Amino acid sequence: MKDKRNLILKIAEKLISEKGYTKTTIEQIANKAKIGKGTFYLYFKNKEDLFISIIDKNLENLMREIRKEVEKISDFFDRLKKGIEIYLIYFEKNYTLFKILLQEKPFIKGQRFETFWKGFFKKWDFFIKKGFEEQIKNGRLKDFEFEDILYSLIGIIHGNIHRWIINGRKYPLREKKDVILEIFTEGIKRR
Amino acid sequence: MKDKRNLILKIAEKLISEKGYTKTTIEQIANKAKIGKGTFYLYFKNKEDLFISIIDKNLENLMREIRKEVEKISDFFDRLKKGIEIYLIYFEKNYTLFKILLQEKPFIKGQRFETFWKGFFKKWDFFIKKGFEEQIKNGRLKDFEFEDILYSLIGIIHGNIHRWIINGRKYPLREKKDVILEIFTEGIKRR
Amino acid sequence: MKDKRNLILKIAEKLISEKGYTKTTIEQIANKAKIGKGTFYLYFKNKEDLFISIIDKNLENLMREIRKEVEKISDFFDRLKKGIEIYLIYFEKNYTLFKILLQEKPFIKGQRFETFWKGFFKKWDFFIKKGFEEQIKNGRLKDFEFEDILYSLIGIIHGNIHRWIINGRKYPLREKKDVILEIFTEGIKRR
Amino acid sequence: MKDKRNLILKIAEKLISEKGYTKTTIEQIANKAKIGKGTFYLYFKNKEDLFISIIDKNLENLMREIRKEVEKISDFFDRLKKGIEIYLIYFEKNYTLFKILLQEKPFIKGQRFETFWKGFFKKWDFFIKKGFEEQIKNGRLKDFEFEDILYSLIGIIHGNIHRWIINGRKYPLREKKDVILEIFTEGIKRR
DNA sequence: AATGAATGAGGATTCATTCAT
DNA sequence: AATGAATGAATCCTCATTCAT
Repeated sequence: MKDKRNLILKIAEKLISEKGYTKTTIEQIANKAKIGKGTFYLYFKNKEDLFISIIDKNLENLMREIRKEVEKISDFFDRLKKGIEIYLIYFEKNYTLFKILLQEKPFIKGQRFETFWKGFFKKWDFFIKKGFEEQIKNGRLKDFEFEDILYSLIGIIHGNIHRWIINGRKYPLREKKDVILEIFTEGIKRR
Repeated sequence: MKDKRNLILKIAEKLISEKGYTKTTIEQIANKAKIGKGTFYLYFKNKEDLFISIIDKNLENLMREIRKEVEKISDFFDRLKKGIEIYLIYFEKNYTLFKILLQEKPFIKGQRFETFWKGFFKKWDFFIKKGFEEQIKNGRLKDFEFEDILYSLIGIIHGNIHRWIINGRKYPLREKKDVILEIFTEGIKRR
Repeated sequence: MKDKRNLILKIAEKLISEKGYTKTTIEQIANKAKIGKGTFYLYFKNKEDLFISIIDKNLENLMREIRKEVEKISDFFDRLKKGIEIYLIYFEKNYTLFKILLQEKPFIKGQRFETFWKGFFKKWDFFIKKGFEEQIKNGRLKDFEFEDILYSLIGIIHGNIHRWIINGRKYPLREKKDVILEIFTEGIKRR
Repeated sequence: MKDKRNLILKIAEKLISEKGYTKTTIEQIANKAKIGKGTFYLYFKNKEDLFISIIDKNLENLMREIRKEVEKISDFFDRLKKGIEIYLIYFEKNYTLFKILLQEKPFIKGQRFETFWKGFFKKWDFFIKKGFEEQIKNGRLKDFEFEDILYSLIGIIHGNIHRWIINGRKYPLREKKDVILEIFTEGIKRR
């Protein structure tokens, strides 16, 4: 059943985000999911597969949500605004994912750390790269390289998510949308 | 000897940044350092102590270098510029540290993840908090909360370090100083 | 299975009595029991738990056997006689236990050595304390303190068990019942 | 120097009696004795040699003291009385020895447990065996085998020492001399 | 004579994974 | 499909002993 697989994923995500990948055992996951240890292996090839699946499922969901909301918007700044908002909302609901991204995992699918993150950042291209380059041509943005901007943007966002988590998630993360946008868009605008 | 301890630290830092904390064994470290397994334990209480020591040593060095360069500068923007530059130069020389910070364990020194990072970010206060608040009173900066800015700034910086590492460290990281400053200072200036 | 646990207990009891607690390794026990090292830990929390279990199981069995035989006897001297006999028979069948008690660790169950032995001797109370005190009132026994007697009695018994083991267990231990009784009862009788 | 060797012996005796043979490390002993770890090996071949030396030194001292006091006494019962008294006094001063005798040590000098204890009990022969056999011939004692008596006697004594230690050594151990003698001599006397 | 840095054999324990039921 | 008993490779850490100084 798809359901049981998702249950395992959810439980594992929580445990791993709390205790770390290594300290979370298959047995703990199986117990919490009220399944046998053997059953776990009907749904996942091994522990690493589980880890990858957690990340994959989340990134897919995240990207699907962004895509869904953003594709009808044509204005670059509006797209950006919406994208950031969805991104924040997603981590607000799934903050464990953020902790997991910050975990011990130098290899994913045999890829190195570098390859994984490259792919991660690449996912942003689709919804801002083209617009961004147009804005430069228009002269509305400073003449940055796209990647300079991209990594700075994600950096600001992640800095704010990190802060939110560190401080106990006491406010709605999405509130930070405006601060992020303000700094970022004013920072990149040509004047 | 202080030397041997530092040798172990350096080797462990490299190994852990490459293979991750868990996958790096004491035996591997000892072999690379051409010492006996037991010798390791003359210099470190246990594996966790090693991990903490790597981080502590680095953060101390980093902060010492920033402090040294920055204390003679009084202008806020110049301080900021210098601070960012030193920070980038430090990670340029010690990029393994960044990977280690990113594969961090949920517990460090028995503290939770959150507590560690809180302390980490707190270290920045000393060199920009006062200046920043003055600039707001002067009206030269927008009326942000300090922490909104702080985490955004570190976010931008880390985003750029991350990118540099992901892409194989092919250019001098310090080059990114200007992009970071540009985006950040223009982003926070009142106009 | 209860069986496998008992098998491990029996094998460990033998090994520990022969080689001592420290020199007996889990691997040796597992090999002799034809189980995997990991399997051991399904039945015992750790090595110390094994040690405790050996002692507990034996003392429980011993006390159960004494209780069963003695409770129907009302005459003090007959009770005593029976108790000593069962005690000897038990160690005759389980002489390894005696060696284990004699190579005991300074801590058992986190209790100090002293606490363990206090409990051990205390177990004798139930079957002779009351009778003994009655005999004193009757004037048939000398006016000893109970504990003076108790520890002397157990001392005589253990001395005889010790001798039996030292000399290679060549005779039925229970034969010594009469010598023990003779010395002890004549030693404590008032005349 | 003989002094330093004796210092090490004394310190080791205390530590081993408290923590057990295995848990006591050479380093701990060296530290307490304020000598280097290497120095330890100038005085003892290895850890086992230390253990043996502790026991040997003590048993020699004990036997020397008994011998000295007892050799001038010719009456059997007086000898016995004196011997028991000295024995108790010795353990009163050196109660740690008793705990050490009760430790994990299935092998001593490559001898088995059995051989060691045989030798231990054998040491008693010289001062009571002859007298005892005379008393039997005289008809003053029951016709026991010597060993039956010997192990019973030592058993009573050890039982009383054990009790004294278990209960915190709150009274002078030598007080128990009378109880022991009373039970034992009345127990073995012919009437 | 004295030291203590260095060693590595040795052992307890964990846990991902398998497989018979 | 589901289980969980069984496994043993893997790894941390300890500590008796050595040896260069």
